[in-house]
Amino acid sequence: MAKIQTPQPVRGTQDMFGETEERFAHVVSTFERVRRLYGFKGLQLPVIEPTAVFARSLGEATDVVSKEMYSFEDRGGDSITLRPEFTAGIARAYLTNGWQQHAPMKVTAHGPLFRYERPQKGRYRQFHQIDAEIIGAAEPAADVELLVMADQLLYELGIKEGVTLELNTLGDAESRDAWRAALVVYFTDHRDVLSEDSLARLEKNPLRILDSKDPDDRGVAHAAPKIDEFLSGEAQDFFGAVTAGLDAAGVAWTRNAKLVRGLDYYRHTAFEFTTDRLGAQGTVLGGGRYDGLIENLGGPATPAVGWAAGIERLAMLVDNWFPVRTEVAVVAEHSEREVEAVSLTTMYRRAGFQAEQFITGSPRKRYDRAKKIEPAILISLDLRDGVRSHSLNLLDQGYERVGDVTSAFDSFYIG
RNA sequence: GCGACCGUAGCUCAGUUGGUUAGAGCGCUGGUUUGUGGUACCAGAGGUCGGGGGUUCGAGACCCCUCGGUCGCCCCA
Repeated sequence: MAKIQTPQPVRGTQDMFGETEERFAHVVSTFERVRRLYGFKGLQLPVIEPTAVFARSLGEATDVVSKEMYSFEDRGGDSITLRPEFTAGIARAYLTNGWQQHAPMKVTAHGPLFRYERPQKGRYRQFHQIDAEIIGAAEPAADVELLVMADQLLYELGIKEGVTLELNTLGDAESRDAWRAALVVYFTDHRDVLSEDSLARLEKNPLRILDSKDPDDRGVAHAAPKIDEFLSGEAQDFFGAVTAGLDAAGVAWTRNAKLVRGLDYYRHTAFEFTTDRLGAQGTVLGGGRYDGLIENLGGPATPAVGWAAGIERLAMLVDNWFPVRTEVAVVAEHSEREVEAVSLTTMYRRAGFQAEQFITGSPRKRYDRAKKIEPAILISLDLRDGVRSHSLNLLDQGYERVGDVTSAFDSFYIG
């Protein structure tokens, strides 16, 4: 039989194992724990949605929709898309399930997302996010609650060091439109000094020029009109309430007047938790208020706010995760003790101990193999010169459950 | 879509200005040693040097193409 060439994985996908997987799982379980503390309900949503869900809500002209979506026709001829973000799918579910009855609705989700992009550090074609939203709440208190939860999550993950919360407001629709118009005028006047990329942004997404990485753009961007000059009274009050709430909760933040969102539906609060520890991918968690999105999907005007964070990026920063450690290792140092080792190991597992058995390979090398995985307790079953022996060794002096392991061991052999 | 760098055993890498049968460490398998002991030694398995073409008496080393990886730009978490 001819050997075929083993198929390669799809570009930008990852197979997680060992430490990578442990870190990932730690982020998710911490998130699940923290979101419950804040009374957020979990959500399990489809990975595939009708293409219109994203095309309509994100805007046809955005990069995500125009060139980054994994879209295909199913057998019935419908255009299906692998979700590139959570928010649009959540908004769709909110409308099609009649969840207005639950408003204001505090929900979270996590899972894989797909974007056809060039992979680089902390960025993949199949990537994973945790996501939190409050739908149907117009009050700044919702923004604050979400931000405080994000802050606590980062704290519990042990990565608050070196991560800062950057905060901005985009104002309400009128403020934002006026600001945008002023920016277009300003940048058009200075188009001779703008980078090539920013000239393209001027057409598509002028706000983005503000956070351009190009040094040529920095100077002009710095002197550009500020959103503060265009904020309505209500918008100012809203932002003031958000910052006051954060201060009351003791959450540190810094104003970044150049912080914007790529998508058009964002209003008012925009925020990012950023770090310099991830190369070019500085944003660890980002989000904002999107009062226009649900309307874009054909629903009633519904205020909402939310954030998302890349699990891979968080996992790279985390250092307080703990590997699954073996509590009890059972070694059969002689072939005649193997069956007994199985029953002893099973006894420990059923009693809730993380136990491992060493009953294969060279009997002489099993003890060393067992010791290498650094179990808290190592049990050896041997048969030498016709004499059966069994011993229990405590390798980790700090292990808390010694007593339970030992008494189970004694009752196994004494009865 | 664009740019830079990189592809040699399962893993981490050596491999001299191109020169004979391509190496090491770790891991794996077996053996000896040790016998409350993560020791030491021996042996074995495992490589079309990413793939294709070219230059050359001779290419893992040089050139071209291609595929893959990494990082960056765009955009974004």
